[in-house]
Amino acid sequence: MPELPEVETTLRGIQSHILNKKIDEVDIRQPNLRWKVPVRLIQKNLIGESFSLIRRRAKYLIFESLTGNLIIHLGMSGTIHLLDKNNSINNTNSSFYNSPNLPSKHNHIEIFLKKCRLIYNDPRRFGFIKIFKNKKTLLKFFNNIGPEPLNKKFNKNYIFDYFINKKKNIKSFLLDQKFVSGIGNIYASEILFDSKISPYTKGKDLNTHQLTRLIKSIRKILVKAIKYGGSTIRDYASSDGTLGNFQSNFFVYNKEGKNISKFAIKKVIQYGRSTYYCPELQKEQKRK
DNA sequence: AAGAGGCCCTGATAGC
DNA sequence: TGCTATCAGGGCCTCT
Repeated sequence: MPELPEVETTLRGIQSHILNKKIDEVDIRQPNLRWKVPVRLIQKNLIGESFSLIRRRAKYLIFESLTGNLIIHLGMSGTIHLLDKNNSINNTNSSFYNSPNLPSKHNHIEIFLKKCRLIYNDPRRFGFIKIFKNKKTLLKFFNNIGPEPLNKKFNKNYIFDYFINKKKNIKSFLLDQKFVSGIGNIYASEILFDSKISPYTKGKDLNTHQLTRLIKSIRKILVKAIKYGGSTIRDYASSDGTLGNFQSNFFVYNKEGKNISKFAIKKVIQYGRSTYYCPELQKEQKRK
């Protein structure tokens, strides 16, 4: 679920409230996430400390402290919420939060900070949490993950080189976190529609004009989605419980059968994931 | 090495 | 109403 824009929205919602606040307690109710949560290691390294930097890389949130760097991946259904200490539902002008519709059943991890409480909720438990004791191991982890799509390193030369000797189609590459990080299944469809590229076109068959359009569309769609606070499909809400509303800007995702200037949107399955596209406006390109 | 498919898990929804 | 089947935004692992 949460792709780059949703993770970025979450980051912006929480960072000022928890930065440099003392961590009083870390309560791990459900350690069986995608991988077993290292309960004692996290508690040992974080309790009594504070987060000096909170940032995003790919679809991960990174919480840095002197004694350990926590990373959180939200998987398919993970969300982060911030409550004030008394759980009170407030507060229109402050940014403490509540999510009245959130079933606490899936509140797997709670971090108690001075004056507030950070909650990790994840019904499907596809998300995960890891801790790296030093910067070096943290960097090593992210070295295996591809460039940020909004970074200059993600450019035409990089893409061109990456596609050499590879046969996959472009939809698959957009989901491949080693190629580019942060794009997921929703924005992949939207990006390909915006760039007028068929999801079936092989990466190496894209010409230079298409690559230029692709990069431009990636930036345009992601920046716009961040501006709208991400997307809500079923239950995604940012950390303040408000719902992102980029989905009202979807052109193709979840719009099977709808028309765009008389052309129908089609849903197909690629690599076991749904792709939405408009065959007439996104013609497949084959290089001889 | 690259690529395709299976799998982890719960909840919402559709169809009978 | 209540069963069952299908599907969902991710990414690791295994097999070829």
